[in-house]
Amino acid sequence: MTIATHDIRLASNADPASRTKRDAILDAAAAIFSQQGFAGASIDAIAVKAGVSRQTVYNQVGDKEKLFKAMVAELTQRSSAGFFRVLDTFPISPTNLQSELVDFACRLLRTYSCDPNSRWLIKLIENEASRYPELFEVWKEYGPGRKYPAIAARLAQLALAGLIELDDPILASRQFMALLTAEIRTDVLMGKQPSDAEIDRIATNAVTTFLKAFAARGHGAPGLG
Amino acid sequence: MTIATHDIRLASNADPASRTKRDAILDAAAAIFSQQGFAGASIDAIAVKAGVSRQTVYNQVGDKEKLFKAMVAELTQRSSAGFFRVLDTFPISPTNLQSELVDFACRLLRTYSCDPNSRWLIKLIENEASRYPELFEVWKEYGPGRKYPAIAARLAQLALAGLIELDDPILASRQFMALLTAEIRTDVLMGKQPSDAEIDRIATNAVTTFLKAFAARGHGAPGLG
DNA sequence: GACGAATTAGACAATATTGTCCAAAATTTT
DNA sequence: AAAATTTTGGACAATATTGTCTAATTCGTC
Repeated sequence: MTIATHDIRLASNADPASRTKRDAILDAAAAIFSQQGFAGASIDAIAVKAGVSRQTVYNQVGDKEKLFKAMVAELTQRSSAGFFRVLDTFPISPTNLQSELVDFACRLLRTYSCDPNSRWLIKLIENEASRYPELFEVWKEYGPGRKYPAIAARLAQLALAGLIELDDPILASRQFMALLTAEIRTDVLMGKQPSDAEIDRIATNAVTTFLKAFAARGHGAPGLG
Repeated sequence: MTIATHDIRLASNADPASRTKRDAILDAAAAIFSQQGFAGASIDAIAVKAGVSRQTVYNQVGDKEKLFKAMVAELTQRSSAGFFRVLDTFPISPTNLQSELVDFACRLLRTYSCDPNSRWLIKLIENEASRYPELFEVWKEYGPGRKYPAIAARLAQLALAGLIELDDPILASRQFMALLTAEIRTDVLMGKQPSDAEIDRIATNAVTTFLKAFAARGHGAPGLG
């Protein structure tokens, strides 16, 4: 039942007994820190949200800085795990490229933009990166440093199969993600959750444009508008 | 010398005498607030950075909340003005679409991503939007609410001239901007300023993919690839 | 140079937070 | 049930910040 499929050298603890309590604290910390910022988040508020006493926070995790780092490590792990779980469903040999890629994009959008872990993580990194450069480096290694190459590899397979045409898979992967997250960025910044229909529409738009740009010109791409 | 070309009903003050001092305060506030967050920014730090005494901050702008709102209003105005100044250089009737659009994209990238005003504003909105929903609404009206339609109108002109092919100009404008900001988002989050060469490369990549996706299929797009 | 307005440095109370300590209570283990 | 460990709630000093007040100083203007 090890969750860490792509295991990360970040969080590593024993104590299966206090796991739940520690997790509750880290969950609460993620919510409060990402909402209030590092300075604005008070240990008291986190303790209350976690349903523990303040002293327990100090016992389990340590001071504010340790708490912050432990929480970011936890979020990084969860977010990364979720991403790669979805990536495993990439349509490598699709019968209908357009529709299967749209389905994949929907799944990605759901875990990338609707999962609180990922949203919080992004916000926290954006805000406190300058305060903790080493945290930023670790995130960059496990976030963009792995996600884009992983997508690029899948796209390269499609290109090899002659389904699309690419020069630079890494660039294509970045553009794929950019198109995908283009429309929701603004809304998702607030708590707004896009509906299923909206996610579908966004994914369709992104994939359509992506396939138009990278269509295999050799044998004429099927039904693209 | 009225800067407000697309004048905004936000900041409006008289006092040309204390203008410079007030501006220094708002500048400092923008830097500190965006770096430290609302809670983490201290009035003292802002006063020091502005080169004024704390009391002057209170005299000129008011308490912390008023200072924050005034600063966001100012940034919104500056950012918007800068954007529309660049937009006026959009190549509506280009002789070489690709290269002129790349040049335009470079200019946009420079003001959109390298100008501290815009960067700070985005960060502040992202962070404190939930704290000040009314501020978020105003920004949305003057930011995305005007920028995307404005770009969409230019793209529609290109489409009308038969240079590109679009169904949904608004969607295309969002995707254009998404492709443009795809590669720098991560780096720009930190203080990192992309070099001129890098900006050029990014703009070229974005425009190339955009034109591949939206090429006029009727008379074969010129030299794309 | 003199006048009025703005600015400064610092004091000040009120408030909030951090991190520690401790004894009572609850929980888990033996 | 007894013992060991964890958790709790509150007290506590140390520190930082906010916003106000005041007296001295500087600045712009006549």
